[in-house]
Amino acid sequence: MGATSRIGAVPVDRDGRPVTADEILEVAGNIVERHGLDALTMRRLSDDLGVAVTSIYWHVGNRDAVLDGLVDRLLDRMETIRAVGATPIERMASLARQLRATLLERQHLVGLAHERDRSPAMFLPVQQALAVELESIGLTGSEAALRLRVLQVHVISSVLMDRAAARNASHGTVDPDLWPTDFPDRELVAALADPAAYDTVFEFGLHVLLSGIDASH
Amino acid sequence: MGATSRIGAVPVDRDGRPVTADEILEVAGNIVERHGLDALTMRRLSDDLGVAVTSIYWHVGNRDAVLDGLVDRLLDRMETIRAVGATPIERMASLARQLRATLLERQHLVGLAHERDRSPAMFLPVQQALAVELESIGLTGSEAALRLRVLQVHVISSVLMDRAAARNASHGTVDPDLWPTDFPDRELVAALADPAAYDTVFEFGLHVLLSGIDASH
DNA sequence: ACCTGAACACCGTTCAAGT
DNA sequence: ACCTGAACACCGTTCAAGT
Repeated sequence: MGATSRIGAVPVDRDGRPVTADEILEVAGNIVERHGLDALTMRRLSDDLGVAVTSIYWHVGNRDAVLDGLVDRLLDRMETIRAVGATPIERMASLARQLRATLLERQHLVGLAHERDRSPAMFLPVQQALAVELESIGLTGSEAALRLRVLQVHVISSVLMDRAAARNASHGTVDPDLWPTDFPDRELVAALADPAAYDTVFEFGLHVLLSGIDASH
Repeated sequence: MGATSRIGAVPVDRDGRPVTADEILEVAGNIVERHGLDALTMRRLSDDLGVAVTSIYWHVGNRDAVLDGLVDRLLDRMETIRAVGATPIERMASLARQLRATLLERQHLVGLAHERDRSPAMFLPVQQALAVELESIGLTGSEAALRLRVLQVHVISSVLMDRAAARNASHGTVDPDLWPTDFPDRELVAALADPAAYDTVFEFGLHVLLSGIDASH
């Protein structure tokens, strides 16, 4: 009857210490990444922070401003990606892999950035790094742009598939049940149901695309 | 002061005529595709239908059931996709293009299906049709599964990129502004800012992937 | 069988009031 | 400078009541 403790995380222990905008975004980011966008209510956020709802409005603004702040943090993180490797092809592969890893770690935030039309800014650092590598093997202009986008497209969708597969796996690989039992190629059905294969799918596609780029310059 | 007419569509003209579950899903689908998922509130839906909110609960159930019904309709539509073309490679290309077109038309619904873990069922019909073509050129089992997934991944991400590009174009191609003005390859920056290029990106990637598949059997 | 309004818990947001 | 509770409009949902 006293504290209306929700199911949320244990409240931050503050002792007169004021909240900061940074702290608010930190806790908000945790909620979004752990429980999804819908779980981020202003009241739950304030509960987790150990302050009244209205304090958030003073520091960051309304819910929209909180989400904007979260997206900005994601964009900052994207700028830390650096190419590594001896050859341009290796360096491009490393950029694609790092991009993929970051997207996989922050799925909900990435979706949020996309919804809010921030995808271009989100991908910009990696695009620029890729452009440098493409230029170093003589690919520029629209030719470079095309290859750059194809690589980007490949990373993004592999992340999507990965996520879908992970969810499936968690509640027991429904795939096989969906196929008619008289479908001839049972081995294919079994292979499609294997969620671990998505790393391989990503690397296979990456290899094919980079080979195509390597051959085309 | 009488009818509290919202900004929604003009209410359906019913005259004692009862609503049906089909009609509810039809109107709900329009709202979602035209104004996004958040715009689908039970009260707006009932307003557009010209009935009281609570009627919806009688026919379809709660909001969750409405969304489920919308996803089911999308899955039905996916089953209408058929391969066309003379060669297996052409037929696979036609499947990829039809999948892409359908996904582009129903973006919000597709996102909804994905969120609700229905992606596997959504892609199943196309997967099966692709499997038939792959089998016809001697690719089966995990080899076929890998190529099938790479194609699927390519279609999905190209749709995402398309959407992001379309949004950008609508409020004035922000891309170039994001690049530093001293970035050497201005032609590449201009090419990346061209939203029309996404059809080309899709076809280029599709061609590369299908060539790889054709060469590998 | 089908529709309705009243009611409830929840949400985002504003504002006047505190220290 | 920072925090608070009260209040408002909105939302999903239930339910008793109508015809």
